[in-house]
Amino acid sequence: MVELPDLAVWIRHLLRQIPMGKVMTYGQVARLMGNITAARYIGEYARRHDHTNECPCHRLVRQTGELGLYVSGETREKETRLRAEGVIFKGDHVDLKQSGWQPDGDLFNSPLTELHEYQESICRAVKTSPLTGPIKLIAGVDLAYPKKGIGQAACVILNARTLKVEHELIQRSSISFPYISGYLAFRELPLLLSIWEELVRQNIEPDLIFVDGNGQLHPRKAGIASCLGVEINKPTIGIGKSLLCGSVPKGDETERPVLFQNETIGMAITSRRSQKPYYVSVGHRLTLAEAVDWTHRAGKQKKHRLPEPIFLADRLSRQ
DNA sequence: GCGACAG
DNA sequence: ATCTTGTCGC
Repeated sequence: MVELPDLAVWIRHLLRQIPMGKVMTYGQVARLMGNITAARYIGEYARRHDHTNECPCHRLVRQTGELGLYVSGETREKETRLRAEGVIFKGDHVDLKQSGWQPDGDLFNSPLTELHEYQESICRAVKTSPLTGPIKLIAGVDLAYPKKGIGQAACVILNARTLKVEHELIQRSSISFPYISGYLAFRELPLLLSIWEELVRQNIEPDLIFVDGNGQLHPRKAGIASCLGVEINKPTIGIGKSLLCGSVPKGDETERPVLFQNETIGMAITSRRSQKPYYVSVGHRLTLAEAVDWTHRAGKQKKHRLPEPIFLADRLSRQ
């Protein structure tokens, strides 16, 4: 795994550069960080970070000039502070033409751009050749968040033929990296790797792992299932409960391809249990057809919408 | 106004 | 992901 940047420290550093009387938009900050998709995280940061009275977070606003939420969701104090600093308003909106600000040059590194390099290396390392060797044990892994900043990972090991549960494992740890769409692995992979180490210590090695989250079904073809598979060199399957990227042709087929940039990166599966599909993709070391096939085998009881290993890991992680 | 985003 | 009451369906 790569060294994780401290995004909160990075934002704090940037905020200190915004001159009094000026503002930046959430999206501008996100772009500087390396990806516009982080804009929601910036907005989230604006209202939930460790705030002090000297904190200049009121200088973050929406692209429209609307103020957006201030610490703890309030807005009045934000407007008061901005007006006191001389920020120009048009009605209740900030006039971005006059009061918008951008740092000049590239004085800032882009922490997410560095993470893209890791994702590209994962993408290159993924193998989509057929499974080798027998599949006797399968696993499902997932995380829950029992408290803010604390993650709990669960791993359920099943007999691949009977689907009987043979082992259960839980591990808890603090989580510092935020959730940003497209960067889930940097939030959840460390704990998954840690639980994997514990499996190895106990001499339990599943032959195939279902991961709650996508594999190749990812804007850079490097979702968390692929990251885990490459890191531990095991076959993995990604299972997403909603669509991250790409498009699915309309129709009533139970299996429909997920198309992205002219290739099939996953399969939308509609089990008879629910109208809402879930999305299967290759994590590592198997073909998409095999991933779909194993997903069906692992859901043969048809008791739940999702394959059994994912359903069980999800439930266990919340305990 | 909408699109528009795993967990 | 989490926050939450009743409610619908098997």
